[in-house]
Amino acid sequence: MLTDRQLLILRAIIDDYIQTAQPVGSRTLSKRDDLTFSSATIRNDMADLEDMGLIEKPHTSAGRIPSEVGYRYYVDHLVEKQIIDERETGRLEERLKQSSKESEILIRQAADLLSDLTNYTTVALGPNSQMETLARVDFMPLDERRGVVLIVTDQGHVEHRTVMFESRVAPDVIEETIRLLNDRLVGTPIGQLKIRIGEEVAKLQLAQRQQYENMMQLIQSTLGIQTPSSLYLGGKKKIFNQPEFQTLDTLRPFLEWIDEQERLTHWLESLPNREIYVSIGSENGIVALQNCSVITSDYTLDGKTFGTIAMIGPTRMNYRHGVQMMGQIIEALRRTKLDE
Amino acid sequence: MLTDRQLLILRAIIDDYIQTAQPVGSRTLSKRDDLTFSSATIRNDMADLEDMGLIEKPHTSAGRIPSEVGYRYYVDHLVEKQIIDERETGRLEERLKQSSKESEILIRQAADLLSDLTNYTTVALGPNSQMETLARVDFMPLDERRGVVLIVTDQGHVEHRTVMFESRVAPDVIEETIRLLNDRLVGTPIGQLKIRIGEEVAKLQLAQRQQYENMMQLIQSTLGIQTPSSLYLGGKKKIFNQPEFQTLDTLRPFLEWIDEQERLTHWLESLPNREIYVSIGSENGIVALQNCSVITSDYTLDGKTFGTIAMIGPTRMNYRHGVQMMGQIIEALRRTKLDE
DNA sequence: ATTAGCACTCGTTAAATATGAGTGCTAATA
DNA sequence: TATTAGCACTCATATTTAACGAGTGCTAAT
Repeated sequence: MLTDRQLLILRAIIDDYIQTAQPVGSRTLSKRDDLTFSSATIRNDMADLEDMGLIEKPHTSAGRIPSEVGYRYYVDHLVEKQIIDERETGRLEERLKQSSKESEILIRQAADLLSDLTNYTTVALGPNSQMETLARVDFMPLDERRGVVLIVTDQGHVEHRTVMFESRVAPDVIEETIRLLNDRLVGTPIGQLKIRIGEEVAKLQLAQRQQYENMMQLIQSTLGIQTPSSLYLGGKKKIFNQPEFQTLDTLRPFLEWIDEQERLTHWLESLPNREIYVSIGSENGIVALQNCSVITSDYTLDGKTFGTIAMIGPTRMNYRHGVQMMGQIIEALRRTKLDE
Repeated sequence: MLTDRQLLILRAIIDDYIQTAQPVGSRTLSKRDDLTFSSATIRNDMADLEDMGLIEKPHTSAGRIPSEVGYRYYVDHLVEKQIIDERETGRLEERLKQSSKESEILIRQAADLLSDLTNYTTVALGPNSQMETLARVDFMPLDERRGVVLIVTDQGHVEHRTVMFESRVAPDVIEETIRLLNDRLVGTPIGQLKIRIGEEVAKLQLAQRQQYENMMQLIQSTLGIQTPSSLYLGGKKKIFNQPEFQTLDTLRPFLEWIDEQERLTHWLESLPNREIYVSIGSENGIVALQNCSVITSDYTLDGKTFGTIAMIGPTRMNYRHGVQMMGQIIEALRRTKLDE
């Protein structure tokens, strides 16, 4: 168990280190207003804290820096749970509101906002449309051999794709096919569309051969629509300002990793569903993010479950402020009304 | 005018420097098989080449490096105009063909291909839809207050947007409005849609007030559709392998610049229309690309004018190979058939 | 239990030195 | 007259050495 003084010292070390990125020594600490003990006393406590694995020294004659365990303790015990500042949240809500009413743009805006607020890179993931269900299929002819297939989900998301037929197809055949698709497939989760279409096609009688042939055309393209969750990166260049990313060895893996949209999406989707979750340093298990901490949270837009937003900074990130801002943003998003 | 030997030496210096990124000295050159002169002779010619501004030395006791003027001379006189290697082009065409028939994906694939071929970063810009004209507007209701507006261009590109009405709108009013929009606006360039709609609205009689009110809803969202030219970056991380980008001072401006999609798009759109154009070093006028050269070319897909593709590398780039590969790719794109 | 004092460690910085690739010039050579 | 060998000179880079100083751990005094 930590004594009150040790707690005070641990907190001071981390606060100081978060600000300066420099190992902090006993003498520096003893000069702080909130620490009234001599440097020697602090040194003794520091030795204890080090024994407990909460802090460590880069080398013998340097000050101490927090260990990952130390950060974990700090986040769990010393970061007060989010108290939403009503005024600030209102202001954020206002800024979001005036940007747009398109959910896509709102989310981008939220990511940018969060990044500007914290100076860390952010990633926002829109709703995973695999979970949504088909609300409607429609077709709009362009010319004799081409047309646009539209699919609409229950959440109101729309995707379109241009299709081209091998040969001319009679309008009524298309109409019939679309009706068929609507009759049989509405309500199917987007992710299962492909399988379900296969099943439906198998059920068709040979008598419906003609529809079948042409339907295949539409099916092929319809199922090819894999509405990707929309991903947005905010403040990518913020990383350049972090002292721990001033060398290529650290910068490169980070940038290469963050630019892999697909991997990034999977990662965000794989995160446990939670309100606000802090992952410290190597906890996240990603080599490129060894020296990063991540604050993630699921968010709702207009009260409806929506997606995930994450904030990525160096392990030496300002957790208190980060958690605070994350809380504000998701609260602001929650309050944002889409349809008014 | 350059003597034959000077030409030989200039070429050797540039070829050598392109490969090693190191200043090349007279002794190194004299050891090449194709240069049979003594280092002293070469030194004399080098002094002359330097007087002419074709090469320069980083400092007194270093070898020479090509100047921008030197590269320009090299590109204009020593890079043979593209001879398409039929076998290679065929292979590229094959690889493009099997990736997809969607123009969007084909272009991405082409950018990636070109980047892999050359190890430089590439940027591909799709067709500028501002130039296309409206072929059709359509509307598909989702529920009482919402629907999808579709616009189709003469080139077959489709964009959609979900709109929401303030209040319930009668289906026949919508139908009428859509008919009106189609009647009056088909053939209008996308870029002028906004102005044209304003003009049309002004022409309406007060008697058509009802349509007018509701139309405004649609108009507002329709003209908001600014189909952005699709931009694709290939091999962004290739830059990390270039020796001139191993320091943050050079790397950072480049990365920050390349990540600004909008600026990038404008830049590509502003390039002069040409087959293959090489811009060397500061010629491009972009501070972040001071030390880069760019090979750009307009390309056609399936024979139809389409967009612009660019290859960005250090000034010390392999122009010969770069120009060659660029030629192959645009030829392969030209031959790629979209509809078969 | 706390603090002052002191020897010791070790990363950082600066100065001193050595190295060597490359040049320009001059004189010898073909 | 054009080429080449020879040599003194330059200057970025690498290596060594020394000085510095922030910080520690331990011991003894308070």
